[in-house]
Amino acid sequence: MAKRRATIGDVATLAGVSIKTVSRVVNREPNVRAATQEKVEGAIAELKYHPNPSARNLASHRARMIVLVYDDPSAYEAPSAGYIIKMQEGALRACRPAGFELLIYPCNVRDADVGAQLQERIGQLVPSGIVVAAPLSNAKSILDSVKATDTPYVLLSTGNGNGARFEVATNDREISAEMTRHLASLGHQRIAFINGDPSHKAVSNRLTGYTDGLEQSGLPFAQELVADGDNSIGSGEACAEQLLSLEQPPTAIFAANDDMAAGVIRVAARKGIRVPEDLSVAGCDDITLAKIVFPSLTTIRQPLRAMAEAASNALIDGARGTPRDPGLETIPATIEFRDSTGPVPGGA
Amino acid sequence: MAKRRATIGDVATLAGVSIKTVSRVVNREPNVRAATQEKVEGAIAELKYHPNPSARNLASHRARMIVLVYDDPSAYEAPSAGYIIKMQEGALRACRPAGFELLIYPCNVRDADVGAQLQERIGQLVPSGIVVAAPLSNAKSILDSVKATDTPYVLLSTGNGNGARFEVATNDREISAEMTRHLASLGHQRIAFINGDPSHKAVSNRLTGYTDGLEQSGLPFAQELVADGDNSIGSGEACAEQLLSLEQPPTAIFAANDDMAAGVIRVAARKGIRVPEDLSVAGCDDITLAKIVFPSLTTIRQPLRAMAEAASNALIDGARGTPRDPGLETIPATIEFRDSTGPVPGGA
DNA sequence: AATGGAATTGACAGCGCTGCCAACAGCGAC
DNA sequence: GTCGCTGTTGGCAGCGCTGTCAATTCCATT
Repeated sequence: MAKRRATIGDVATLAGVSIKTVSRVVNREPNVRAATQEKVEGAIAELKYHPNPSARNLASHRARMIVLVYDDPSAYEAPSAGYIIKMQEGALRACRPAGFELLIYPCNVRDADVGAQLQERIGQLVPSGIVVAAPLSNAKSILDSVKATDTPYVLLSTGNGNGARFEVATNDREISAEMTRHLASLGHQRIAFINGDPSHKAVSNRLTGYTDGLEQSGLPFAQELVADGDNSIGSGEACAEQLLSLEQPPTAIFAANDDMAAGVIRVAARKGIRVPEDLSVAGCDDITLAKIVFPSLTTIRQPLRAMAEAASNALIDGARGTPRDPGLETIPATIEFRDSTGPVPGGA
Repeated sequence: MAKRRATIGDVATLAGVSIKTVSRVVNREPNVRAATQEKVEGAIAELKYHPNPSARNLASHRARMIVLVYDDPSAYEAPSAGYIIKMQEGALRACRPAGFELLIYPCNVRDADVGAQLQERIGQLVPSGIVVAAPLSNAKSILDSVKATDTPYVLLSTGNGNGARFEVATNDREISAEMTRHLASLGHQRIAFINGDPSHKAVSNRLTGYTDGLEQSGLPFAQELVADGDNSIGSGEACAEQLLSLEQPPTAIFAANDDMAAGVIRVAARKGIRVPEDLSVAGCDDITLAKIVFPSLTTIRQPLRAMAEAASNALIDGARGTPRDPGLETIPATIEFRDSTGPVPGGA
């Protein structure tokens, strides 16, 4: 137990080569004869050798580490825990096999000096890359600090044009249009939309997708059917109250996130409005809650794990000397059809 | 931007002392004259010096890092994301000010070689400490591996006697008794309990607390009022069906976790049983869902953040040379009174 | 003023690894 | 047989910091 861990020198001695050659094998550098490589690998296995990350980082001036920066969940009321966990899982899925660490860095944009703190902390670590998750990928103060660290980074977002070299996004607009068409195809003529916090760029794409979908279905756009929420459950309730008290209330409500959709369902329950018989409700994000509320929520599932994994892999590749071409990688979202949507009442 | 980061040598030169003295100041070692310390601190501030973690770790043979080991959420159906996020937050709250990293290590106990993997990975990192969160703190394979790494660790659990040197727990049994007494004080005579997965030790403490509470309230224990769930929503539904179809159904159901309580509420909604007018429902854990379901759930709030913070701090103190006395630190849970509990129907 | 012990500071050798460059081997072309 | 090349290997100097131990200073006593 207390015996010293094997070092690169031990491996070199056992394999009868120099440390440098062991280093080459460990780092998969080219120009090592196959026979030599085998010898070294044998020695590594025999000694159960694992390179010391600190020594590696110190000598190579770069930590084998990805930092995942996201908005601090506890700063909100919103239950975004599932969102974050999925992102962490995706990042971990890329980091683990590559032998990289994942450092989580939640931060609260509302703090004045988040930027400075982040810069300071990341600066001293010199990670191989930074993944910035939405909605922070739209926060200028954070982005500037990330850029200032002079570290490769990937934006995990929905929009485009944040000036990033590389960005992983999902097709928010298209899938929102598809959801709208889905509701239309169920016979709904009056489909309402609950908009979210506009600073969350994903949300504005969803609104655009909604109008796209309306148009594609030959349905008119009505301003009164668009309510402004702030992504919270409470605002979903307020918007639902507002929409349902219209003279011609909607028969379907599509909310820009699941929290607000859950708010709609609560209001419906309170008012004795049956979902989906009297009212169809659709959300967006597929948070854990979506499966659990009664009735379970038809929603758009974002490929969060895949996005975070792709972002991390891009960074890891870069650290290994094979950087990706700059650009935008889009990973498509899918619709989860569940119980909260159905045919228009008395319809078709 | 591209200018070299300040090193300890730069600080030493500027302050006119040796690097060793700077090191002493940075590490808050004793026996540095106040005047010297000020000089050094001035130089540090001026150069915006931050010690290089890799160099520190390499030289000191120990990474300033806490590893948080928890059960992989995606391995379950259960929405345990909130649980994990809170734990991460607590750990981070301890690590950040101390300049420690937090490494997250979700692992799936159902994998055969989790133990070996964990041992290998942690072995090469040589962290300052490991926090093992429930329910893994009851998993022998994990515990053995953690012990084998020869790293200080703290168990975040509920029970006791896992042979750990130090353990942070909550008063599951007492608070469950209190919840039971609360229900009794509302006039409920037939209070049912939905038991969870017995391998999750917290759960068995809750059952004991329930019987304690019954006794303290002068209520008889009835075996038929105890149903066996497995911590999932689905099992909560099944147990609710079972309990509510008894000849003398309970007027209050206390579930060993919130997921199962949510299941009870779903069944009640389906059956047209009003909560809390006809049936009181109480849960345990205060997951995000608890506040959101309709009606919102009266539940036991575990001090997760505080527990993780206390555990991390114990480890950090240890790494700094002032280890805690072995033992069990208990952080009390609280009851969140919400809308799902009320007076017994037709009672007083 | 001399003395002993504690407080304070510094010198220096690594920690385990990688980057750079030199050394050397193998091989086809002349 | 020699040249020049590519492919392969090793030597060695750090990376930025801490641990050890020796050197020095300080201060209260005698």
